[in-house]
Amino acid sequence: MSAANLRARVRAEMTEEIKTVARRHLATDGANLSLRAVARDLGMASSAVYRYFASRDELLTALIIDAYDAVGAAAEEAAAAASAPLDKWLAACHAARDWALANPHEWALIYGSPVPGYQAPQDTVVPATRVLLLLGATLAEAHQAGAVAERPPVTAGFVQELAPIAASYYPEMPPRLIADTLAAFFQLCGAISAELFGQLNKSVEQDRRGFFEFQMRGAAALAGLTG
Amino acid sequence: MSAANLRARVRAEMTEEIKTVARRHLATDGANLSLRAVARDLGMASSAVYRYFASRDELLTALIIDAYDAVGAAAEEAAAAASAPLDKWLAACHAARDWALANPHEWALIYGSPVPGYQAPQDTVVPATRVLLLLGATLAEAHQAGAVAERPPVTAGFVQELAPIAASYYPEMPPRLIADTLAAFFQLCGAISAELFGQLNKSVEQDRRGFFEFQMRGAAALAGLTG
DNA sequence: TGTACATCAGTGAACGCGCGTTCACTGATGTAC
DNA sequence: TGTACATCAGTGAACGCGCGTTCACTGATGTAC
Repeated sequence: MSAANLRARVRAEMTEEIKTVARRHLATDGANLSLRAVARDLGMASSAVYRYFASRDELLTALIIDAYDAVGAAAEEAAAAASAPLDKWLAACHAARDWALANPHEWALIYGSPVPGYQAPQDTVVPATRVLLLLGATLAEAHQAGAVAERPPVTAGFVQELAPIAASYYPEMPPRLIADTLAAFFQLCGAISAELFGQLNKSVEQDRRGFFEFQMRGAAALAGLTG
Repeated sequence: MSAANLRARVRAEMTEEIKTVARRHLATDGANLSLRAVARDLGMASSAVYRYFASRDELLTALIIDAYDAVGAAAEEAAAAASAPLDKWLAACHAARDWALANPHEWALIYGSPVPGYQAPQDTVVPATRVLLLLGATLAEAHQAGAVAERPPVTAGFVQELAPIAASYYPEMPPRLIADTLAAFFQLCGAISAELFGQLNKSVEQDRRGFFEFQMRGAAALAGLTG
């Protein structure tokens, strides 16, 4: 509440405002976002943006981190509101899809084609894993509760390959379930991207939500998650 | 072989050469491909390219159609060389992945985020369906041969929604299998894109081919395709 | 077979535009004595 | 409480660049009589 804090707060608000406008611009420019256009929309000189972000890439990074966090938070919240494992699973998937439909260009930014010339810094790694970890946690919980069907184990090579992930995140989980989690997550991304990137046009037009759920129930079934 | 034909042939070769160089540029510029840069690489004035393509978008369209056709042809060829249904299925999937690994930027062009401001013309629709139709045909064939497990039917809404596809492409196939085909195709795209767009970094590093096959066997299983 | 004409690939300059980033600066706000 | 100083958000001009597209043109190649 001191003067210094006020200054910091105004600064934080301005930073947010720049990001908000930049997010809007993702829609028209895609990933080759223009700093100047953002500044123009804010009614400020393009050079002023450099008080807040050292470069265009740094602004992009901020948008990417925010997007990962937003979709992650949405999925976590939805999963937390459900109780049965399969319900949690489907709630998380639907929440991710709903978020993607509401923010298609942010989805494209994080799960679409890589931005040419952009190198994601280390800070994006942790937020990027939130949805994946949530699916894994849901499956791990179901597994402990005995709600996951027994499945043939994966090969020894995979066991070794997945060992670091197992050690860091899921010490109790058999490697097979980790492989299933990864596969399910990619199924989730694939289903959402297919819908967002237009591959459903001319095939599924009416009940896309239903078709998505069909796919996510399939993903759950592959992971041994019984209804 | 007449003089007119010679001129036409030279023109066709030049057109191919422009596309080849443009494909190379996809790697650095992504979808915001620069006509001038392509012309520069060819040692010609940028205006000369307009003798061959009416606009940048038209060049992009040509690249997109070629890419769809290339991955489609690769998958078809691989499938034709196999005989058992599951072998055909896996061969097609691996061929698509191999093509994508060899041509990552073309893959991104057709299955990645849409190019901002680009509207795909009608000509791209048919080539875009080749891989999907191949998966469907493989499944249809297996179904006729009795190699597809019986599965619960889809809802009446889906039956209606998928009716046009069924009528056009798979008159003999139950709607459930059409839904499975679509889902499997999106799983294929999701798995390849995940690998190409970097989401496998730090999780599966060694045996990506094996992990891909694990996923595609899953997709086949979901579609009722028995080994 | 020779000549007049048509076709058309390619040139180079220009138009009008936008971009990221830097830099010296102004002026308001906050801080220390 | 008043004053000198430091901080820092924001300005506006500039640098050096690249872009898609158009246009009047040159000159080689092919065609028709």
